[in-house]
Amino acid sequence: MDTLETRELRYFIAVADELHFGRAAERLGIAQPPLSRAIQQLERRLGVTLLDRDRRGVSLTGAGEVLLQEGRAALDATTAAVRRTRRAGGADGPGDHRDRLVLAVKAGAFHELLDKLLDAYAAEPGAAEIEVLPSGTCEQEEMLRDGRADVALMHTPFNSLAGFESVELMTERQVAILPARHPLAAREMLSLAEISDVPDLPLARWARHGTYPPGPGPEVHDQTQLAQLIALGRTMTVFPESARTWLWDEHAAVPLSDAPLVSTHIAWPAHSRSRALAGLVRTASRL
Amino acid sequence: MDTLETRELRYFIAVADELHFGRAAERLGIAQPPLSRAIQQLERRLGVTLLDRDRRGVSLTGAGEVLLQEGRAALDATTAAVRRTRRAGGADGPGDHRDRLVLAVKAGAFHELLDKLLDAYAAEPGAAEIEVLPSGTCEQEEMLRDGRADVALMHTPFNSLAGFESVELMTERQVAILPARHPLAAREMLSLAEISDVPDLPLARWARHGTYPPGPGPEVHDQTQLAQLIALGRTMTVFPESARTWLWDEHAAVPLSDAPLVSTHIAWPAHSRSRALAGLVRTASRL
DNA sequence: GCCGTGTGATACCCGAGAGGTATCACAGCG
DNA sequence: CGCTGTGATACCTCTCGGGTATCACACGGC
Repeated sequence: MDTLETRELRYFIAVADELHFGRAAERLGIAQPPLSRAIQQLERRLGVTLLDRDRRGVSLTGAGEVLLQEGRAALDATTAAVRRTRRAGGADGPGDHRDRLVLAVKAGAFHELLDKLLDAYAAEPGAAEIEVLPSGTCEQEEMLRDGRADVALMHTPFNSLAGFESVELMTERQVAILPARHPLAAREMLSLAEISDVPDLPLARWARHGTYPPGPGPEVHDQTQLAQLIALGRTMTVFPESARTWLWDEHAAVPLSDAPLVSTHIAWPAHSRSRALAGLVRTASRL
Repeated sequence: MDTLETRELRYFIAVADELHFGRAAERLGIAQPPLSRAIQQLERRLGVTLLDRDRRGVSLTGAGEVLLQEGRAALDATTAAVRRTRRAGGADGPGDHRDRLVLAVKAGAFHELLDKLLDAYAAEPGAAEIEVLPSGTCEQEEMLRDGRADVALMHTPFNSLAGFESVELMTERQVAILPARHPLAAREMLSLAEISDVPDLPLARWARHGTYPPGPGPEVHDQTQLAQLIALGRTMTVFPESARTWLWDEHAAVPLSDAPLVSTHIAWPAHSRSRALAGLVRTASRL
C-alpha cells in the first residue's frame, strides 16, 4: 500500500494547519472522530508518526513537516489538474476546439508590455484566446501551481521562478516615486539608504496575503490608493521604471542608484507542452 | 465537488496509457466493469469528456490529453510525498533524528566531482547521511519528481533542469573517445561531422528507458561494456572531458571543436526547504 | 445475409469502509 | 473534586467500490 488518497491528504493538511482535531474537522465539514481515525489509519499505512499528541495540543513531527510540505505540493498539483482539464474541456464541442490560456499578471502592473504582448500574439495565425487574470501582490506563483493560471508575467526579485520554466522579457531599474513638491523630488539620483528613513515620508506597505509587513508607513492594497497618498505627500514608494506611465502630475520619479534591478519574465509550469503556450512564449520573447 | 481522488487518477492514467479498458483493468488488478464506471463518474464529475469510445478502440480528447499530462505530474507528486515522508520518519526515534538525503547520480559518471562533494560535505558539522542512488541514463529528473531521490547531479544538455532549482557546479568540453590505434586518434581536434559517419567506427547507442535509439552502432547499457567495445576497436563515443579519469590504455580522447558544452548542476525540487539539502548545496557550490 | 469475436456498457449483488452519535480517558484548573 | 476541553474508542448506518453475469454493437469470415 504506497497509495495516498487525496482525501487523506486534505485531512492531514487541515489538521497540520490547525494543530487541533476539532477545528480541523469543522473546517472539513465532518465530525471529529472520523478525522482522528483517518489520521491514525494514515500513520499506520505510512508506518510513520506524523503528529505528537500530548494533551495540551498537537504538534508536527519531522515526518509530519515533510508530509505537510510535499502534500501541499501534491494537492496543488491535483487541483491544478482538475482546473486545467475543465478549462480544456469546457468549449470542447467536437471540431470547435478553441484553445484558451489564462495569463496571471500582477494587477495594474506593466500595462505597456502586456498590451504589446497581447496585440502581437493576437496577430499570430491560430492564436489562442488569452484571458488576463489580475493577481494580488506576488500571487502568481500560487496561481500557476494550483492551476488557476496557465502562464504568468513575473517580476524578479519579487516573484520566485523556482519550479517554473521562464524566459526573460526585459530588465529595468527601479525609481522612487514621491510627491513632486517634496525636497527629495528635485534630486537626480537617490540611494536606498537616503529614502529608508525620511521621517515625513515613510515607505508605503503593500498587503500580501491579507497581512501587512511591519513598519511606520500607511497600509495600501491598490495602486490608486497609493497614488493618492503619494500625491497628498503622505508616503512614497519604490517601483520599476516602467511605472512612469501611470504617474500623476503631483508625482515625481527619481532613479535609485542601488536598488536591485527588476526583470520581467514570462513563466509557466515546467511540464506544460501545449501548442498555444509555446506560441505565446515565442511571441513574448520576440518583443 | 472539485476533488479528484488519487484512485481515479490512477485509473484514468491506466486507461489513457493502454487505450483499452480491459488491459487497463488487468494492469490495475480490478475487473473491467468497475473501471468503466469509475471513468464515467470521473467524466460526469469533471463535466468533461475525456475519452472518445467509438467501437474499434478508445482515444483521448483534448481534455483527456491535458488530464493525462497534469494527472501524471500530480500522481508523481503524491507518490513523492509518500516516499519522502516515509524516509523522514523511518529512523524517527524521538531524539535520534538523523537526516538522510538520497542523491541521484548517473551511474558511473563524474566520480571525481562526486568524491570531492561527499568528502567535503561529510566534514561539515551536522552533516546528514547521504545515500548515493545510481540512476539510469537521464533518469534523474524522474527520480526527483517521484520522490525516489531528494537531490541529483544533472548534466545539461542531457538532463532538463525545468521544474527544479539548481546550481551550476562545472562546465566542460566534450571529447571523442576512440580506440588508441585508430587513425583518427592521432588528431589534435575533431568535429562532430567528422566522427558522425566513420564506417568502421559507428557511434555506440545507449539504452534509454529500455529502448535504444536507431542507428548502426552497437547497443550498450553500461560503461564497462562500452569501454571494452572501444578498446576492441568496434565503436566510439562522445563524453564530457572528465571521463578521461576512467580511460584505458587502449583508449584515446580527442577534443571536439563543435560539440555542445556539458554543465554539471546540482538540482532539487523547487519546494524543498530542508536544512540538510541547503547544507549540501552550499558545500557543492563552494567546490 | 448470419454467426463468432472482441469491445465497452449495464444490471445487480455484496461487503468494506467512511461518516455519524454517544461516550470514554485524561490533563488542567478553580 | 467536579468542570472543561481535548483526542480516542465503541458501535451503528449506509454509501459506494468492486465483483459476476449479461447486454449491445461493430467487425470479420463464410
